[in-house]
Amino acid sequence: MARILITSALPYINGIKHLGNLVGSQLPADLYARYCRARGHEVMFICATDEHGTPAELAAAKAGKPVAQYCAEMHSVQTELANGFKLSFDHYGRSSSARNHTLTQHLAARLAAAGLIEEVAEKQVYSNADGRFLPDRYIEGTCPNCGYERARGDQCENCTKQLDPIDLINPRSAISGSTDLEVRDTKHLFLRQSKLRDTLDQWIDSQQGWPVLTTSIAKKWLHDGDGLQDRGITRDLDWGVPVQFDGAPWQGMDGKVFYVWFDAPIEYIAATAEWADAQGLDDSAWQRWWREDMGADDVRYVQFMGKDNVPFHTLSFPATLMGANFDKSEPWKLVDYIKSFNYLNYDGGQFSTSLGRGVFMDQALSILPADYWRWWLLSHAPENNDSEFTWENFQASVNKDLADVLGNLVSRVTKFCRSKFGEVVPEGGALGAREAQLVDDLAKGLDSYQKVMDAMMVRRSAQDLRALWVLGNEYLQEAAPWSTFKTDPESAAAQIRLSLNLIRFYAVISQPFIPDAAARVMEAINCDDWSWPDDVASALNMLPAGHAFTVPEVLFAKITDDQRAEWEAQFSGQT
RNA sequence: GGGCCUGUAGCUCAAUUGGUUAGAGCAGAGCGCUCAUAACGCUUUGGUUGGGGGUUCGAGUCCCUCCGGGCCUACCA
Repeated sequence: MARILITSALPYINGIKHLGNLVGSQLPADLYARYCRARGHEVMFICATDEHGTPAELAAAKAGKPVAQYCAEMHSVQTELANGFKLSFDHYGRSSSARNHTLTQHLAARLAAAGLIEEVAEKQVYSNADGRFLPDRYIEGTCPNCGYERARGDQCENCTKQLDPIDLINPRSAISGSTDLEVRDTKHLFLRQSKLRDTLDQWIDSQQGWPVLTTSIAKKWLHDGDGLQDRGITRDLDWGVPVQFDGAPWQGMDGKVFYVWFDAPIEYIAATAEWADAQGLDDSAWQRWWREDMGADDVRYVQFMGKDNVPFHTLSFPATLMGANFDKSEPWKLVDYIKSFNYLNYDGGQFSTSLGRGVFMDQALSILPADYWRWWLLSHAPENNDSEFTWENFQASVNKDLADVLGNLVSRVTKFCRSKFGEVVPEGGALGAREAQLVDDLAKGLDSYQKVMDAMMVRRSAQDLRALWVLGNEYLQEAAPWSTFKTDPESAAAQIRLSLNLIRFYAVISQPFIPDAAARVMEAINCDDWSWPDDVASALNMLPAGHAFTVPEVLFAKITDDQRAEWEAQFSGQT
């Protein structure tokens, strides 16, 4: 039994996430967490909402609510959706929590003590009308390079040239449209991560088997141009973790908060502390996951994220934790494996929140059960390339895999048994060569499934699982208990007894992918023993003769052509 | 501009890192079964591995070049 710490990239607070966000981090993380628990490992699975930053403030303003209230409400909405998708977080925290405030400030002070914080004087655009400093991309104007009139202050979307906001012609606030802008002096704290470049480089080199996507992005940032750049970790905002606090090792930072990308990953740790608080446990309960000097030395830490998050998780966050341990007194647990994902597109384009294009988490659950989405998304996870959601593919995959291959198998076995033997596991008969063959095939298939699940090969795992389901249909076809029954009812009884056990076997091993359906199957066959089938033969002997069960309702209703057409129109975003 | 990823059957993807005849699922065709959600099983059609050149006994895999798709490029998060 191992101890496995799993974190999913934090979903941002300013709205409901779409399926692309879900499949890029939370869903595969949940798959892995469920699998690890099922194998008997001790798991801590952490996620949280990422609540700070300009977009949160703007979204709150748009909703006409104080930002704290807005975030609290959106957090509960996202919590509900996470529950709806059966994301099995041990804790779903908030980056705005008191725990994160304290820890973020503590780590910043440690970095200062390490000489890794630098105060930098800057000039930044202030909007009088909006009463706030504007991040570069919230300033719009005419591109000095190509004349595009809606260029953003960081980059022109038209000619892709990198810009400085002061280069823009006729600059205006992207928030209010106001042109009443001025350049003000301000100062910010910078994380001197350039000093850790070689350390980070060696650390990444020492990691085994990370996805190319992960290492290539990290290497790019480490070695591109002048190498890893220092990074501002504070912002002139109201909502966030205050930079000025009791005992802060710097002065004159009033009214500033830490940049969301500094405090967000720290929330992984803080959320674990929130978990301990919620459980009524003391600090040692979370420290044994995060402090190598307090019991975390045997923890394996795995992170899941979309590719846009990789730089922060391979560089900034490790730099923060390494820096905080400058005197060897705070050995924080660093990540052991980073599983990163490409993007999911929607029917020939990108998901778009602003255009209402694509399927969002709340909409998805309103039209179909979570398992449908979990299965399709995981079996098509964008591991090597961006992948694409189409309704046609979704319908075909779900109907074939879930309804026909698995659902129908459950149906045909339980209904046959009911009609010939009643709703009870039949007794008598003996297993023969074909049954031994099945056990052998299942053992081989299960071994492969476990290997790819251990390796977090998501699509491959779905394929292997499906292949295991198929073995059941093949067996049934050959054993043909409906024929056997006519001449040798005892043998048919043995075959069906095995088949009913096979259904439990499938529920247990499929649970990480489709937890609701698995639970329904277990309920129907009246079994609550979810123990992993380490030995296939004995796992298929678990439900004894005489054990009562009920025939479950149709596990997966098929998606009809009419439904597909309706949804296709509904979510096209061209209303 | 720079960097990285990618292009394999109509569709979605494999191919143990250079090694026999490039494999699966879906879709299509044929047969079988009749327990089951018109489900299941078996058989089968289908590829000049984006184009071209090169290295090698041998290339989907390595090199060059051209074409196409995507991502990142540090103040959205």
